[in-house]
Amino acid sequence: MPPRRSYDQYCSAARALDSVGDRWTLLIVRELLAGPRRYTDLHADLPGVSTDVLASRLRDMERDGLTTRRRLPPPGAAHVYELTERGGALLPVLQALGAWGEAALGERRPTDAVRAHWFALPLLRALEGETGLVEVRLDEGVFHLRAGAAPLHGVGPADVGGPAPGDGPYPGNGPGSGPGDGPVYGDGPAGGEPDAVLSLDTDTCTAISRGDLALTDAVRAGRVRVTGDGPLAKRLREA
Amino acid sequence: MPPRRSYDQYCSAARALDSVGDRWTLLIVRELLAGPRRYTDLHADLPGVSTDVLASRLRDMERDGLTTRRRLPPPGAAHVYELTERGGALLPVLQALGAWGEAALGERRPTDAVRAHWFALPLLRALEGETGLVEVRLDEGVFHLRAGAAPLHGVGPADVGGPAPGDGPYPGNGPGSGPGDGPVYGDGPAGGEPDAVLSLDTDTCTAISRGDLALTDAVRAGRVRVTGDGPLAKRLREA
DNA sequence: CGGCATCCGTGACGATACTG
DNA sequence: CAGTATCGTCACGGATGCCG
Repeated sequence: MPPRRSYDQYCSAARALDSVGDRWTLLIVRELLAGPRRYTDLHADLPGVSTDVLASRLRDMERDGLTTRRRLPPPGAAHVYELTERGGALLPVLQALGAWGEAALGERRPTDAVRAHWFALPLLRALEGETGLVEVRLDEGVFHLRAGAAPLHGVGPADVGGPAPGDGPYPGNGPGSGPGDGPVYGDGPAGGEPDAVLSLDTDTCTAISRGDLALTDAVRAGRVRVTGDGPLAKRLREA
Repeated sequence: MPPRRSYDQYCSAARALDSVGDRWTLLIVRELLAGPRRYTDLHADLPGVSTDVLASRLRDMERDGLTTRRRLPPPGAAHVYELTERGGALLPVLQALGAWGEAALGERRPTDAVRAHWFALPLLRALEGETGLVEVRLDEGVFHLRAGAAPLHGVGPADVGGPAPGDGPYPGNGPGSGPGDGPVYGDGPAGGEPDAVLSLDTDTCTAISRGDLALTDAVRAGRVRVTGDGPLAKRLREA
């Protein structure tokens, strides 16, 4: 739902905007694509969102079947929010938005916040065609992504029937999950043994994300250190 | 601009939402993807938008390089709004949103407005792989689309450098334009001789749009009348 | 502490009326 | 026809407070 008011148009794009057209909603989805997050983590990685708006969005998203709220296992009892399958199906939307926005990214403004995992979606594009668990180390932090784990395009409408509550929970992000389920990227180091570890500085990562610099060229120029023994690491070093 | 306030995040998706995250903006783009439109036409096909908000959005979009305002040729002096190349590059975003929203379209509610050309984007998906100028006739009206005229996915960042004003104007929608330029669909009958004409009722069009019914199956079941002599029409009849 | 609810000032939105 | 002007309402952003 946008603001509580619907567009009232019999059009699938308008219906989508009824659900995710509200301010902050798609950015919350971007955060949750990295896996289950606590309220405070979300609030920290979404600078500018007020506490009540965040709580309100999370409630609306749960009502619309985009997220579920789960109590963490025994130790460290806390709530985490995670995407349902329907919510995770928004990945292509964020990818399309990100691809379009790259042309206008420009230089980093002094007021711009940055989080390491915000580079995950663009890097996933740069790694299109590759497969494997990749850990990325930036000055801002570490994140990981599972290249080839999800179709980059065309998730399509072949998923859940509607926004009914009670959708199946989004599978956990444990290492070793099969392709297609679980988050395609996540905050922090990779859970298991990564197939490749990329170390690079922010400028290089930005250039790759914007498409100004090919990942292989960056490796060749020594602007990306590639470690790891997986076939993906070998391919990146050789290319 | 979203609301005039930016998210202030160095993230391409957030930057995209700075430009098109405002209420109504993406639906205005949906309308303009059908080709140049006048203010009053936009207002008529966007039920619920107030006049000042529409004017404000059009101003913002022009400032951000998404649209241009042009004075129509000599006779019938009026202004038309049309997308720039950068604005037209939002097609994949609307397609991703539409694909995601199809699962939640459901039945038409009594309060839902409908316009014939809102079926253009879903039908473009149903015609993926085909090429040709198609005219679609519904009870609600007639529209046309150019299948195969634009890449359905991956327009990517390889377009204009930024939202600087003064971008090249969007090419006219004259018939016979090469692939890639000009609107991929439009209101009213096709400008030139269509390669195929599809006549169908709203329920059938809805089922096809939602992916519940394959276009070829609908033709086979007699729910879509296909006329025309183009190879596309022949393929649809034979399939 | 994490997870909100409440209050408040500003501004965006929606409807109507009005003007060039 | 193409907007601008006005106005009430509601959403947003920021700060604070409550409660487990």
